[in-house]
Amino acid sequence: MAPERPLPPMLERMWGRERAPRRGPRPRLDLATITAAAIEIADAEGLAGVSMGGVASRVGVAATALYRYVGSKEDLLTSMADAVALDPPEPGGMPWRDYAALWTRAQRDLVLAHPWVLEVTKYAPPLGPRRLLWLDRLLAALAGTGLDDGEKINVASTLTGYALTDAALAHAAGMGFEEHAGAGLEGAADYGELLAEVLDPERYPALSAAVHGGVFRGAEGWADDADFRFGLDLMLDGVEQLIARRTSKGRFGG
Amino acid sequence: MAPERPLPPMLERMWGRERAPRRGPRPRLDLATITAAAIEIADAEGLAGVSMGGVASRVGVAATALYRYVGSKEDLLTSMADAVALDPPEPGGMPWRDYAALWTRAQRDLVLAHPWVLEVTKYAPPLGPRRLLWLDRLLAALAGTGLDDGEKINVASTLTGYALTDAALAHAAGMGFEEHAGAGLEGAADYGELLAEVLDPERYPALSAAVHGGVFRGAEGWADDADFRFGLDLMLDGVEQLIARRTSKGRFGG
DNA sequence: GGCCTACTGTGTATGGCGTTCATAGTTTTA
DNA sequence: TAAAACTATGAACGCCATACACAGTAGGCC
Repeated sequence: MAPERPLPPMLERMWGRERAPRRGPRPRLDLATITAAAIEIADAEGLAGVSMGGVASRVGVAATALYRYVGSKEDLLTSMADAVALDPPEPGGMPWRDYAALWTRAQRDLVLAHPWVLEVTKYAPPLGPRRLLWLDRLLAALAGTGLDDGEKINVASTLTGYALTDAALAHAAGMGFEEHAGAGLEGAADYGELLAEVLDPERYPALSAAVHGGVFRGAEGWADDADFRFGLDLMLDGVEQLIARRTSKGRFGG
Repeated sequence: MAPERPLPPMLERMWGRERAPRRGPRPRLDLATITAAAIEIADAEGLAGVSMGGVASRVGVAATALYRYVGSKEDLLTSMADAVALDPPEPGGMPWRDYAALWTRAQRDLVLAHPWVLEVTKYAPPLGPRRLLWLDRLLAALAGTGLDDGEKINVASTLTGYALTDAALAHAAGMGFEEHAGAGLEGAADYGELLAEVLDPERYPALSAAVHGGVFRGAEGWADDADFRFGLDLMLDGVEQLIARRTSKGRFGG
């Protein structure tokens, strides 16, 4: 609880701990403004469209002025990744499983709304105020389950990871494999055709069988909502089983 | 089964479908050589160290010569991501659950051995020969379970996603939050201290409680093997439950 | 055998990027 | 009013991916 230990500068700024007394001219900007501008660009043009110059001109300063606030572009991206995370859903006394499902889905939707997050996120432990708020809420919702704190955190990591990877898949599907658009690859069906074209049944027996059996012919395509729920239920079933084990066995040690 | 439909050029190359007859001078290189060189650099210096010029000089040509083989740097990265995936473990008639665990762990280890994969992977459906071989093997291992092909693929996606995100977490932990190394952030314990420093217990009640309860004080730290197994078992428990449901209920329709 | 032609590697050039640094300007403190 | 602390600027640097025109090479064809 030692108060005010020095943090990495970007964290200080993200948590709004700026040293108060200033002598020179008032800063014209702040981190939030810059971050918001960068996010607007990323939403509109993708992450590739985000350059220091572009962000700067959008907030009306020269490119190099940003370095009074961010230290590096990396820092800016970090700040963006935290800032997109609006407040997590509130658990209104709902059962843990319902909230966990809601929470995971909300994360997925968040990523889908800002796909560039996928290119930014390092999947590292959260350090920003908003992402930590999400974590807090899930821990709270798991309070009555009998899991210990470490387990709760592990559950949170696992669910977050799932939200991310599923969103990535759904995004790739939604884009219609845009990278390979030249060959007219536009959905699961095309993916299936492509695999059929390319796979040697001797070397890929199980996969070829599945492809020719028509796994990828479903019109809904890929990574649709049903697929999301499938994986989610898989994991929540696992959590439920763990909880059942904990409560039936009682607790030994700690 | 229409044979030899044209594919995106990079895929043609990755699958070794080059048009045979050539007229000019023998190419001095091939995609595999270039990819291998790029991987060596990435392993040694990280992905940031991989530049077209660097790769080119390592294989002994001018920078622009690479464009006879790759079309763009993006293409090269794609090729790298597939090429690091060595052959998947062979299921020697082992139970599906054992193989799935082995398979997932192998993927995780693979990423940890080449952390730059995390920056490259788009988490998009696999198109390269090696990654598809991994998929094939898991499908094969799930053959006797009664799951349908779509479910098997979903399980594979979920497990792959878990391997990736867990590896990312483990990598971040192993690096000791190197990005913030300035503040001496070197492990779970430091992470806990940092959170304690920064969190307002009113706004983050559950998380603060966990932190002060010492969740992050374990010396093993973060994302160790136990944590990996925890999440893995969660998911495999879920799969097992699904399989049990399938086999007990019998199958209706298709 | 000799020419054509398709193909490969090179050199040069371009435009964009993140970032550094010295400088000029502005506001508070003394 | 003078000094000090801080802010924004503009020019410059080095790096990078990539486009393009060119030169060299080797098989196909007469």
